[in-house]
Amino acid sequence: MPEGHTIHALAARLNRTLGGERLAVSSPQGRFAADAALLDGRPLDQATARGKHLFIDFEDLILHVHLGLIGSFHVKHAVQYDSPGTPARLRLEGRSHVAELRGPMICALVDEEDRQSVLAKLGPDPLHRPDQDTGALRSWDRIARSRKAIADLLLDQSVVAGVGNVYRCEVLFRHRIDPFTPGKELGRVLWERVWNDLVILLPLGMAFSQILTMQDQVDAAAEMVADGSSLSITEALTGERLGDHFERRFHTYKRTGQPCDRCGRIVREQLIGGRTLYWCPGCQRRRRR
DNA sequence: ATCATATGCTAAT
DNA sequence: TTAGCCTATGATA
Repeated sequence: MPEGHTIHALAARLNRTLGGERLAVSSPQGRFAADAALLDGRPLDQATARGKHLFIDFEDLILHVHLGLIGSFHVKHAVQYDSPGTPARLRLEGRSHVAELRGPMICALVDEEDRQSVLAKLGPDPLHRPDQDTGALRSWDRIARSRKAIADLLLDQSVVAGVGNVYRCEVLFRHRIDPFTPGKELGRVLWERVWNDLVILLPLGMAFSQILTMQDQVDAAAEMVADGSSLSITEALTGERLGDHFERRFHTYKRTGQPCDRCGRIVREQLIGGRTLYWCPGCQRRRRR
């Protein structure tokens, strides 16, 4: 679940459901018990997301969370006592809602200096407003200098922050880019198209709590956001969309062996940088810029 | 019951 | 490049 859109939706939801309240903080699982005690009874001032990192400010204390591959951070109504399976690493309880963190890669108290050093290592985030206009150029700076494959660079959080394996595979397909194209051979104009697409796709993913990359779904979702017809303000801002979702459909992600929906060639997979890349060898060919 | 896999990332080799 | 970490889930036995 966790690419950038998930973390941004989570930050917004934490602010909406627990923001400003003094919380009962605990570590049912025990591994975070000492730090949880320090947070207990403090007000949650602000939750902030950048890329896949989440920072929660409790007055002068900062909680740094990264979900990694399998982490989850569920926010639910306090009346629903049913805690699933294993005890949570961290539990935040407010008047109306409870948030439970499980399996995070990072859950630690940090200071402002630590936070800044994390942020300094991140590339532009398509979900961070100030980055949206300048991000194409900043990331291009890195890409244009690299001989690494663009598929590799897209997962490098210091190049672009927040993109994970699904968005990388799908956005490369959407622009018919050969994943193995070296960064320096991609071309600035093509990269700008990719960046601008990410600036549209990630916020939609955040609003709908779902990665949407099929154009018909992207169009439908964008229209819902634009006219606000079936999407409440809250949903648009926090990704708090219970119930109906779009059908789960992708161009290449996890479609190995199936025919490409555009050209019919068989979708392939290959490990690159320890992650499974999915792509269509027909649509995604090397091209001259 | 057991195994493989997962929308991440780091440290060790 | 690989091992390791953290947990949930779906496939396989």
